Amino acid sequence: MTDDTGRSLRKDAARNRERLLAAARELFAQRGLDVTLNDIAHHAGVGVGTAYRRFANKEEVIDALFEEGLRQVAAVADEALADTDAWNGLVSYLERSMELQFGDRGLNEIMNNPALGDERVSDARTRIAPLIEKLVARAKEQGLVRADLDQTDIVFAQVGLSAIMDRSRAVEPDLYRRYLTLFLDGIRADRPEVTPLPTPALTAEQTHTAMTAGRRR
Amino acid sequence: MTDDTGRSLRKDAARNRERLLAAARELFAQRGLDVTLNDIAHHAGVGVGTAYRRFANKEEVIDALFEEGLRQVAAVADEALADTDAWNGLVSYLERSMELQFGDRGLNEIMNNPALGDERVSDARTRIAPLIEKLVARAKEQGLVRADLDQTDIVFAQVGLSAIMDRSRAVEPDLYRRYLTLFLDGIRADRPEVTPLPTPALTAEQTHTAMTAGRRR
DNA sequence: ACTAAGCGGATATTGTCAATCCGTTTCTTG
DNA sequence: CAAGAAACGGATTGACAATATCCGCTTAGT
Repeated sequence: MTDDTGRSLRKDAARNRERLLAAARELFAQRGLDVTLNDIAHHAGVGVGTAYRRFANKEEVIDALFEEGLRQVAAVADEALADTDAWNGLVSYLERSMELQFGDRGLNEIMNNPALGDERVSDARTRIAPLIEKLVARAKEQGLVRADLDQTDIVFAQVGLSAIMDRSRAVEPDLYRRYLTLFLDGIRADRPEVTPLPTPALTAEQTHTAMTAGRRR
Repeated sequence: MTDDTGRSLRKDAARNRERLLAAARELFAQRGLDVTLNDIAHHAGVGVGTAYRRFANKEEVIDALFEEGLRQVAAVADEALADTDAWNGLVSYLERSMELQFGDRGLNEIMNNPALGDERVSDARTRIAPLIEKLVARAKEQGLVRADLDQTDIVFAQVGLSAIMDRSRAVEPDLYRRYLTLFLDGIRADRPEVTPLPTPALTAEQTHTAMTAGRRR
């Protein structure tokens, strides 16, 4: 194991580096990107000083982990393109990439809340956008989605869906699937029958809870 | 003009109180709820001290203005119910309430970002939820929307759409209408033809800009 | 067994806001 | 129009949160 400068690390140092990354992965996924490097250190069972000797700052930790998430999303898009049925491909990309973002608040935030990501987001776009473009183009050629659908619509759908996901996470984690289905019914070229919704709507009380359970700030 | 305790205010004090409210209205609408009471004071052309003499804290200013926004949304819902065509009513409620939220980031945040609102949100729910319920019930009875649509779906649609609105505001303010239309096409009971989309999709570059133009933090 | 590398965590630093205080100015009314 | 009450402005204080550093102690490795 080597550090950023390439020199090899002492055994305990290497172990701690891994522990820190594991803790960061877990905390980012669970609580989002604004956990403190101190939090991460303690969760990893090491002191803050150690964290700061391994990583110059939080950014560096995020960078180290972001690549992972990005690869996962790209992989999902690739698999989706491998499906010869363009509609299934599109649906599966949306479902699975939303699942990834769902399981990982940190990834979700990097993807959606720029300011934190900027060049990271650029990365994501240049790697993933072309795949989405193909996914959409195929589906359009085959006449499966409405002709006026654009590749960028997929991105904004994800923006909207993650907002819903964030809101309902605590009450009914799967709720976003319901709205994904509605979206899909909205972009199909023709829709003789409605697609059954995978998740029941929240009750009025549950909705109220979801809207009242604040997080941020 | 009287202050909170009912005693009458000196003329300049009354004037400043109005100025402060106007400035708050404007800044909340423009920049959201986390503007500082100092910001508001300066924008109103008065000192911070003055602001704090008129209002105990920011909460109080928000309260004074929230009622306004809430009334507007309720009015829109009422008008929507007055339309005998249940579909038009539903569409018009969504369009117009989104317009209100669009024009007013502060309202948007109160409606969507609890933590700040809590009991205010409760207020909103108890006043507006029943109206939405009727709107949806009518449309279902008339067989205009899919049978599995629920009143709470309207709320979550608004959550998703405001996220999109927030993201695209700087690049193409009207973009959310595009996704509203897709949503509407998704909830119609049957949809022989697709509804033309009111706003062109963003280009890839515009999308990138929108995703990269951070605000928060 | 010696030393460079690593460790922990108290502490300094920085930034952001809310809120107060007080010397000065402006109303009001007798 | 004089005088005191009311209001004003804005520098300043205080609270807090998060980042990052420093340094005396511990440990790996030869």
